[in-house]
Amino acid sequence: MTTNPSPVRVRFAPSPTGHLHVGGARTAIFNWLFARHHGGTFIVRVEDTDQARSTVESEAMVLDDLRWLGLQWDEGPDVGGPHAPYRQSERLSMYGATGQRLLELRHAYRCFCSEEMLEAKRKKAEVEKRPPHYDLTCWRLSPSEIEERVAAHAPFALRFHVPKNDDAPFSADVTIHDLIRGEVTWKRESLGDFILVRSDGLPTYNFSVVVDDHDMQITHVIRAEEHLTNTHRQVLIYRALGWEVPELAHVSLILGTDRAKLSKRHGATSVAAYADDGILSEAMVNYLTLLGWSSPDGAEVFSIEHAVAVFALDRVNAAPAVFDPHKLEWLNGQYIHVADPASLRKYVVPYLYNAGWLREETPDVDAWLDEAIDAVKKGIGKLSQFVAAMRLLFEFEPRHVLENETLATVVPEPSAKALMQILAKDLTEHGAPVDAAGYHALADRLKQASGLKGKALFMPLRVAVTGSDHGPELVRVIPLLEKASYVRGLAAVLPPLARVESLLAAIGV
RNA sequence: GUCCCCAUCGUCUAGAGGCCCAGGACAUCGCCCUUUCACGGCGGCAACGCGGGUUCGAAUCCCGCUGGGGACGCCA
Repeated sequence: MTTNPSPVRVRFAPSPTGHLHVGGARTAIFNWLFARHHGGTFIVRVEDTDQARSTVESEAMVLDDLRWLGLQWDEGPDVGGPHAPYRQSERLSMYGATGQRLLELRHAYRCFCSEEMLEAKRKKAEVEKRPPHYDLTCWRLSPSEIEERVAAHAPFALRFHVPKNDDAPFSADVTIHDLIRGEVTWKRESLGDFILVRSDGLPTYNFSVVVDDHDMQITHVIRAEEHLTNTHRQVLIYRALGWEVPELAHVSLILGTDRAKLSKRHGATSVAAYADDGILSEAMVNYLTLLGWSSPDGAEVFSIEHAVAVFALDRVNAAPAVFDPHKLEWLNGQYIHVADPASLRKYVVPYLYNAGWLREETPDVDAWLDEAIDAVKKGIGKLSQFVAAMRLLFEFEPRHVLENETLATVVPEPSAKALMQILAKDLTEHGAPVDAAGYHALADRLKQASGLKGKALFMPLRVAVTGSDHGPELVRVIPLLEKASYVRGLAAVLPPLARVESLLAAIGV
């Protein structure tokens, strides 16, 4: 192993204004993957300088969402680190000091214009079809004019001055080499002087991000494409301060089905909402990793370890991607199908409590649950669907069952009734089966006694016992129903005999 | 409007000049398996936006157009 002179340091910088959404989650995942692949450091920094929208509750939610995804951070607001604090609202003095330096270097100046004035100027520029850039009013103020206003305690913002190409120590034309997009260039004219520090003393995003990334020695900035055009401003700040610009990588946006940036109106966009709906975190990470990136071996269903091992920015797609909940669910199903029942149980149980089917958990209940989960999981795409899939075990309504068309269609009315009588008699005499062998013996006796076979036998049997014409194999369902009656705490599950008897009672036999 | 980014099946993508009359996955359709549904297996439909170049040869390189997206804020 050779020693790396400049270890990778990346950061995910959410603004705490609600739950983590899938776009942010993917950015976090790419950063995390990149850090882990290179044995680097993954940092979480909270960008809460917008006091109107940021809340401590949101910060907690975002961090919880990141934990749920399994993205552990090495430095952050809760765990600290060598560059603490990791919350921008607690780093105000650093921005103040750097702002002061920019002011002294004449790369920034006090702007006394009110927001209303600026708004009016922008409007005017728009009508006159000029770019809505700042008109430099305060840049042209004389030292005495500035003196006067400062003495009068006039509120001001700190504004960065975009230099003309010939009057500055550095060019305001900017070219970056984006790791995903290649060379991107902006001309000086595309930018007006912009705010660094607001009149309330809080820094704007473009300023705080530069100060923090530099201070925290971030080596690679991996962020969403919506920040691409901000980079022009940020590079100018780096130049004014004589700081080195980190490597940059702008990941494309995630779109809704209408190809607009994914937002609330597209429905569920927060990872928490998908978690509630029964998406496994492994599946979410897998899916999001696949959105805009592909594994060199073509694998689509893979572990996070595999992704760490092969992840590289050069396989990140520059084109935006549409979020497809359908494929997410398919992928989630892949994880559910191979999961062992006991590990699924902890996710399924809350849904069962919620449905009122479960009151307590005992080792016996758990064992039965594992068997039940295993019997139905093949058809499941997300955890919430376990409720529908397991309904036939917990609920049985004779009147409802008798309305099932299959019962009358597959078997003529008199023999359907006869079959149920035979079934009731058999269950009474032999007891209901509790394993596969017992089930097969039951099936054989029913064939004998009824003279029915194949679909004509099994469909009515299925409907009579489960109330549904589809579901898991009878060889598993029937023993499951019977065994439930031996388990205290599963009283809601009616055993086979009770089911058939209630049907016979309902038709007046 | 200005600036920037992007452009392969409906969707996610493979493809870094000949291996591609374009491969995989999801979705969809059909068949098989199955005493049901599902799972699974097999197969079908389906794309290089358009126009110019460069080249013996272009999905791949260049230019233009068109289309989509993003940014133009004392939000991030």
